[in-house]
Amino acid sequence: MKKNKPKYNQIIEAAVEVIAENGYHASQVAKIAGKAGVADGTIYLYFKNKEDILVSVFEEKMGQFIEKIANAIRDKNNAVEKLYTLIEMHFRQLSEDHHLAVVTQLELRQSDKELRLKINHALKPYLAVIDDIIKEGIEEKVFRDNLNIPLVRQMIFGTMDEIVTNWVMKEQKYDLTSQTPDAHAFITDGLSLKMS
Amino acid sequence: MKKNKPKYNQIIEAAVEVIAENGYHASQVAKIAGKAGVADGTIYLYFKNKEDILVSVFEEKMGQFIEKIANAIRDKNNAVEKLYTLIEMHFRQLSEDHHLAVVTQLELRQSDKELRLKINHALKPYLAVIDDIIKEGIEEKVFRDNLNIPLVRQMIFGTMDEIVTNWVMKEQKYDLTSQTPDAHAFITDGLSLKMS
Amino acid sequence: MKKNKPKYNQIIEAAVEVIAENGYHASQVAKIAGKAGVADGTIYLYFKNKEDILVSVFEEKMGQFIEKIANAIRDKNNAVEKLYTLIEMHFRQLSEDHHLAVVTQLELRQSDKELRLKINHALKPYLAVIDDIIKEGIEEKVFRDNLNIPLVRQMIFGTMDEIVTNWVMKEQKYDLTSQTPDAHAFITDGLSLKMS
Amino acid sequence: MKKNKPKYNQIIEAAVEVIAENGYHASQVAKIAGKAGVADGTIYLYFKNKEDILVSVFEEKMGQFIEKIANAIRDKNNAVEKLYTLIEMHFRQLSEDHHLAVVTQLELRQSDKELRLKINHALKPYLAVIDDIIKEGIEEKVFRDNLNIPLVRQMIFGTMDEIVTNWVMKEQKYDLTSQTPDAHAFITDGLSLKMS
DNA sequence: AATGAATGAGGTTTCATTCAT
DNA sequence: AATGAATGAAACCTCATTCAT
Repeated sequence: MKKNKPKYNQIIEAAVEVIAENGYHASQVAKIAGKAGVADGTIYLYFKNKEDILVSVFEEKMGQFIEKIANAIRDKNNAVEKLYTLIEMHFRQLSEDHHLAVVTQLELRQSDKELRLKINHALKPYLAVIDDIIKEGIEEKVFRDNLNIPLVRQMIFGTMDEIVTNWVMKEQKYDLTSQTPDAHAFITDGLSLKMS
Repeated sequence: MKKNKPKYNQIIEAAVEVIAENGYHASQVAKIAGKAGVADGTIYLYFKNKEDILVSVFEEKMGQFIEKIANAIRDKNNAVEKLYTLIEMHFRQLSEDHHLAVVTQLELRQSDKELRLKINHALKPYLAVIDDIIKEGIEEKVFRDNLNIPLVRQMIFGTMDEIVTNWVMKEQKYDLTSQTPDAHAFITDGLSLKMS
Repeated sequence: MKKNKPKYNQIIEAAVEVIAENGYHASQVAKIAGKAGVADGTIYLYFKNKEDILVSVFEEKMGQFIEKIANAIRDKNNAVEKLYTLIEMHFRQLSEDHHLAVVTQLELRQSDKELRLKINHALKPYLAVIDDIIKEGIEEKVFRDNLNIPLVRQMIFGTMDEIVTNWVMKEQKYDLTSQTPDAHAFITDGLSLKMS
Repeated sequence: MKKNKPKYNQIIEAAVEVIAENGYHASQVAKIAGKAGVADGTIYLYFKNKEDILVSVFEEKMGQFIEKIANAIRDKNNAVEKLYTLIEMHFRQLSEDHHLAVVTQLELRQSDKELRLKINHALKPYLAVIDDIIKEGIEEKVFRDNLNIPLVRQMIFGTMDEIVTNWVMKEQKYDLTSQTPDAHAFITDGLSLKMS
C-alpha cells in the first residue's frame, strides 16, 4: 500500500468496483477514472498502462489478504489449527468483500497469459504460507512425512479456490465461511472413514 | 457429435488447434475458418456465432472425455478404485492431448462470465459421475457418512483441476499421470498421519 | 496503378483530396474513407495501415508523374531540349493538379523520418532521369565535363522544388509554367553575363 | 536575443537539442523543460505556447546565422565574391552545428502549414541578402540584366538548401563545405560549356 | 450449400496547457 | 517567479457478422 497517495488508492478501489460491476472486458479506463473521480489522463500518472492497474489491484488486495491471514496464524500453536484458520480467513475475507471475490475468482482470470503470469507471481507469498504449514505439520508428526509438498499445496489451494469460485458463480446465495469445517476435514482426513 | 456433418467437425477441430496455438484472444473466426478450410461465412451456417463455436468445442470434447471415464469406471468394483481410475483417466486424457489441455485449462477460462456459465453447464455430467462415486463410497462405508457431497465434489474437482493447470502452466515439463497416487491419497486420506 | 481495383484507386484519390484540403495532421482515416465512399474498415483491406496509404499515394502519383515526363522527353533530340521539357512538364503537371501540388510540396513533408525515407525512395527514378540528361549533355559537349553529377542533380531538383514550393505557399497566385524559360536559363547558363 | 533572460536562452538551446535528438514529433514540452532544467509551467512564462518556442528557436538561430553571413560579406568587393562567401558560410555554419542542421533541414519541416509560414517569415532577411547580391551583380554587369530576381533568389536558395538536406540525410558522411566551388560554379555559370 | 468483400462500432493513451500553491 | 499535478480531447485499427452472388 503506497501511503500518502490518495489518488493511487482511489483508482485501485474504483478499479475493483468497476470490474466487479461491469466484468473484465467492459472495464474501460474511462469508467475507472470516472468512478475514481479523476480525469482519464490522471490514471497514467499513477499506472504505466491498463494492465498495470489490474496487476496492482491484485498485488494490493493480495498483499492485504495475505497479511491478515499471516497475522491470524501467528499465534496459533500447531499446523492443524493454522490450516483451519487459513481456510476460515480465506473464506471469510472473500465472503466479506463480494466485489473482490468476483474480481479474483471470475474477472481477473479472463486476462491474457502475460497478465496471468504476473498475477500468479503475486500469489507466491500465499503459497509459501501454505507450504510452511505443511512443513510444520510434518515436523509435528501430525501430517505424513512422505507428502509431495508442491503437489499438496496445489491440492489445498485448488480445493479452496474451487469452493470459492462455485460460491461466487452461485451468486453467493449461501454462507461461504460455514464451509470451513468440512473443507478442513477433507484436507486433513480426506474422505476415508476413520478406523478405530 | 453431429454425424454426417463433416464441416461441423472440421470447424470444431480447427477451433481447438487455433485456440491452442494462438490463445483465446487471438483466435479470430477468420483463422478458424482458414484452418478448417472453409470460408468465413460458412462458419455461420453451422454455428450461431463465435461463442457457439467455443461452447460446442467444450461440449464435444467434454462429451468424449466423460464417456471414456464412465466406460473405464464401469467395471471397477468399489468407490476407491473408481475414484483412482477417474483421477488417472482425467490426468491421462489431458496428458495425451496437449492442445485440449491448453484450451480447457488456460484459454477457455479467459472467456466472459456468460460463456463460463455455459461451459460449466457442460461440466455437469462429469460432476454427477464424481457425486455417484462419493455416494457409492458412503454406502460401502469406506467414506464417512457425514460428507457434504456438493462441497466434497468441488474439492475433488478443484484438486484435480489445480494440478492439471499447474502442469500446463509449467509447460508440461513433467509427467502428469504419475501424480495420480499422491492425488488419490490426498483425496482419500488427507494430510493426516494414520493412527495404527 | 493497380488495375481492376476500383476501391484502391478511389481511396488513393480521396486521400489526395483530404490531405490537400485538411492538411497532413488533420487527415484522419475516417475522413479519407468517407470521401472515398467506403467504410473505415475497408481501407484496411487495401492498405496495411495509414502510412501505407500515404506512401502509396506518393508512389502512384510519382509513377504517373515520371512516366509522363519520360514520354515527353523521349523524342527530344538533345540534352538542352530534354532539360527544358523536364522543367516544363514538372511545372505543368503540378500546376494542373493543385491538390497534388499541395500534398507533395507541403503536406507530405510533415511526415516523420521513416515515411520521408520511403517517399525519397519513390523519387529515385525521377532523379535517375535527371542524371541521364546531365550525362547526355556532357557527351554532347554542351555541358561541362567536370560536373559533379549527384551534386548537380541535387541543384537542379532543388531549384525546381523551391520554385514550386514558393508558388504553392503563395497560394498559386501566379502562373507556374511560365517560369520555365527563366529556370531553364538559370540551370544552363547560371547568372553570368555571357561574353561575346 | 533577449538579454538578461537566462531561462529564455536555456529553453531555446534545450529545444534545439531535444528536437535534434528526438525528432520533431517526439519533442514534448516536458522534455524541453527537463533538459532546460525548469518546470513545465515555467516554459509558459517565457513562451506563449509550443509553437512560439519553435518559431523563436528558428528566429534566434536564423538571426545569428544571417548576422555572421552579413558580416563576412561586408568587406567583399563584388557580387561574385559575396555570393561565394554566402554559399561557403551557409554550408560551414550548418556543417559546424549538426544539431542545428538536423533541426532546420529535417525536423522543423514536419511542422504544419501555419508554423511553416512563420518560419518562412523569419527567413526573409536572409532572402533579402541574396537579393542584394543579385542586384549588385547586375549593376556590376557581371550578371545578366534580365534576371527575374525573386525567381533567381528561389533557385539559389533551393540549390543550397537541397545540397544541405541531402548531406544531412546521408548522415553528414562527407564534407559539406568543400561543395562550395561546385555550387558556386553552377549558380554563376550553369551547366553550359563556356564558349571561348 | 458456399463464398468472401464489405461493414462500422469501440477504446487506450498521449501531451499541450492550466492554475493552486 | 516558479512549480508540477491534473486535465481531457482525439484517432487508428480490429474483427465478428452480413448478404449479394
